[in-house]
Amino acid sequence: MDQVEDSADKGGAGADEGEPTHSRIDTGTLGKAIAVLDIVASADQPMRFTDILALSDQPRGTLHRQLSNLVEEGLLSLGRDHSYSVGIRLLKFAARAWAGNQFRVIAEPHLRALHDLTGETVHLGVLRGNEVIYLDKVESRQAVRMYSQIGNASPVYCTGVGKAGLSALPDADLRTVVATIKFRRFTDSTLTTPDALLKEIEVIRASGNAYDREEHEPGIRCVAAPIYSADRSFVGGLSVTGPAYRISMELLESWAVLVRNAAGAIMDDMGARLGPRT
Amino acid sequence: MDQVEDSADKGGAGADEGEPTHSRIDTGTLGKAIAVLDIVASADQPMRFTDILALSDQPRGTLHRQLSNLVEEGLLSLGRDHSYSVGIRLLKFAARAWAGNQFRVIAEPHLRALHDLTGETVHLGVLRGNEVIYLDKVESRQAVRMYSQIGNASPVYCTGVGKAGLSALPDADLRTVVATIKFRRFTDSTLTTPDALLKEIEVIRASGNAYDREEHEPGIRCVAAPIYSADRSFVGGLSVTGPAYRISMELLESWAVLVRNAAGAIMDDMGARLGPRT
DNA sequence: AAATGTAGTTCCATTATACGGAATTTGATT
DNA sequence: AATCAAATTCCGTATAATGGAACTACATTT
Repeated sequence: MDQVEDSADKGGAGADEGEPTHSRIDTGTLGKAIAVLDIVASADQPMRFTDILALSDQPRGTLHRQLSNLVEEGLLSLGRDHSYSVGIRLLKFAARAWAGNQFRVIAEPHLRALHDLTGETVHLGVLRGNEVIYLDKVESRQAVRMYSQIGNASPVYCTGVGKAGLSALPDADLRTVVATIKFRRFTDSTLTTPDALLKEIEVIRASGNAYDREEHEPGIRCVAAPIYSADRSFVGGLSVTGPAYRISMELLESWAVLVRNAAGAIMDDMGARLGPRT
Repeated sequence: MDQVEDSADKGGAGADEGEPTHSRIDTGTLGKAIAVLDIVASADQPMRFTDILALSDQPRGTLHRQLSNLVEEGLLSLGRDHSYSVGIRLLKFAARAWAGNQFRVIAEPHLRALHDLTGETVHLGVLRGNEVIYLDKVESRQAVRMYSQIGNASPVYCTGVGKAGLSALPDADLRTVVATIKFRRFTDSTLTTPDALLKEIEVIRASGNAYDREEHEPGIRCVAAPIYSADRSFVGGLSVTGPAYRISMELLESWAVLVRNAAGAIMDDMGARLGPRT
């Protein structure tokens, strides 16, 4: 009952995942099956066989068997209109992943404390390739639905948690990850080039805080700070987010130290609970 | 963008899953890998290699490779103390599964309406083997944490939604599922024999409502009603749950018709949105 | 209603991949 | 430092995945 997440890299097949850090080991049949699962999961509508065939590089017969196996296992669901979507068995697995995640458990009280201090929404996330996956969220008005953010994968280059995480990576890994990013402009402020991003990472490294200046969603800004293990095999971050009309950049900047402190406290607790060194 | 879940059966390896309905197709390498994943997910603590080896029927070398592949894919996470736990990549998949689940989307407004009428917590779940997996939850006081129930797998035989779902199964499937149940006594009221359960199913079929009379958790009772597709390839249910000290059985019974109506309305919407017949 | 085209599914000889017993390394324990 | 147990790697063999082609079912058109 002590471990956080290790680096765990994986390149999505059709989509836009990254392969950071190490060399990439062949996962054979399983890898191909999960790549197919990822294609379906990355689409925002149920896909028909031919759609998947176009994104996959598998021949018809092979793909069909892979899909059938995934359906049989409950990882995919096949509708009567022959459309595939992600299966509910994954909910069961995810519920366990969430409840058992030590990083999340350790961080939780600190997220609450930070929320109490600022009154705004607090997010916790980890880096996975060139995406950040949100592990937890604390907010007052429970307007937004449950899975709204938890489990959601967002780009690293235009989120506070993402950029904070990147700033904690060793240069080699950072470059590897950045190379896999397919930049897309979400708002006027979105950084859209590797250079602009790397330049900003330098600033974040110096200050210890990352900002999202309405780069992902218009009207939404946040301050974030990185959280990482000593050997950087695990990298994540936390952030305080709010609407631009209520949260000025000045106010946000006044919270920066609180966010850094919370991140520090979480890392201290991790060190204490997970034993010293790698 | 129209399909619900198909029956999707799968027998867990070490644990206690069932294999209902159809014959069971071989899923080869993928199936073995997911069985290993299921072992880890079914434990409530991170497991070490030897622990998994004992529950798996794979030889050492094979199991080790399967675990390595799962870790490489991000489906498992390997701690520095050599313990395996479920990986956060599954959160991403689950978030998609949840957001894209048409059954849940269709049911949601009806859950809210039922909550408004009763003031108590409303649950939505689907049958998977001999377990019910909760897909959604509506409650007023947001005291309980997000994943607290969603994605959670509970036994069919001692939950309202579970028994309601069973009552909608064709007899053959019902017997198959019941045969896989490993009865465990949670409270004084828990049904602990196939006969007692089957007898209760008859009552539920006649009345259209299932009750949980503190059978799973002491002090918690609920009324439920089944939801199913015309061909019973999909079976689930919804329920209103409350604490025994506040919710008398009489009050619960007065809600029975509301729950049935909500279930009926959801089935109507499903029929309308998913097209007629199988 | 029959015909045409497209999407989905099955088949099976070939080949690549998973298998698994045994040897090796790692690391904890006294 | 020595001992033991747990985790990991190795590699010849057996099995399961592969993928092109043939087939079936469904939808759309005349």
